Amino acid sequence: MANMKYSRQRAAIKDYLEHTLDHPTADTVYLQVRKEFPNISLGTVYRNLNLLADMGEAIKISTPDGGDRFDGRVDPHYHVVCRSCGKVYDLTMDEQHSQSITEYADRHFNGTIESHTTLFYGICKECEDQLEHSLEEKSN
Amino acid sequence: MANMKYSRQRAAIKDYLEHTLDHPTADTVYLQVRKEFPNISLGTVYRNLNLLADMGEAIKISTPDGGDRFDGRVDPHYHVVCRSCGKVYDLTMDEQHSQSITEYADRHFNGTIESHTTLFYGICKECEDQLEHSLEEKSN
DNA sequence: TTAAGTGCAAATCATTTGCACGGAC
DNA sequence: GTCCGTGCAAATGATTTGCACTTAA
Repeated sequence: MANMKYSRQRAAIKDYLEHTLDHPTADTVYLQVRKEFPNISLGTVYRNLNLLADMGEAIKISTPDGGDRFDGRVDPHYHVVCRSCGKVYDLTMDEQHSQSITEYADRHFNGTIESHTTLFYGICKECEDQLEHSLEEKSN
Repeated sequence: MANMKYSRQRAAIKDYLEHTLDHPTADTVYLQVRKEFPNISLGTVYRNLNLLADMGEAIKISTPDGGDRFDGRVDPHYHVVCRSCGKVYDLTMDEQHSQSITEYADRHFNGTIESHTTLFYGICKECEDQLEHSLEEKSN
């Protein structure tokens, strides 16, 4: 990894990740970056997403449903998956809170805890509002 | 789901999950249950693992590396993945702690948080010990 | 020049599914 | 007898990989 070369493709992928609030799948990244590099291949996208994740310049998010997602935001934060629409949202948790969770786990685990990821499940505001509307309609 | 029939295969799968501390992949479950049901198919194992998860009688664990894993322990608890050997361990967190995390998230999310899963990363005791030994050897 | 990166297509891996048959109720 | 569950094999979807060609350094 010491001898890594610059590549426009990787730069474009990183740039896209950094400027979107979505948490795109590899395929979405592919479709987007293809606007700038019409010949880029899905394989290259995967290779670079994994490279970025390994270098700590992106985060790979695994959910039980569907493929992995990627996030260009690398400061410690959590994610919320909307059970209704499937969108993934960022959720910032203050350092103190987050740190105390890792420490708690470390005290209770026979070994060493280094980090953690938390995935929250719920319903986003948009979906709540929609649900409300459909209930109103039914009561008419 | 109301009209669900008993099946020996599903019972055997559930029983296996309940009696192992490992967090087996579908394939591991398949290989084990096959000792009792030599003709069981991998498809059946997947179907039943998903059924059990949907009924809340098992938990599906997604990690960024490798396929999903299953856990017959369904009371609220967390998991630790060993960065060295890849094993998945249980980690009990008291109700209070766990509850307060969901509440914190709910206060900071534009919508409703219902639950969460946390995956810890670290090094298990076994791997720490091995690492120590190999360091000792090098210093000789 | 030369090693790393790319595009393409084929391969791999995990998981799901269609269908004919068997078993629970 | 009716439907749900099973076994099998084929299909699907996500991701990785081998290889000849490009390109950054």
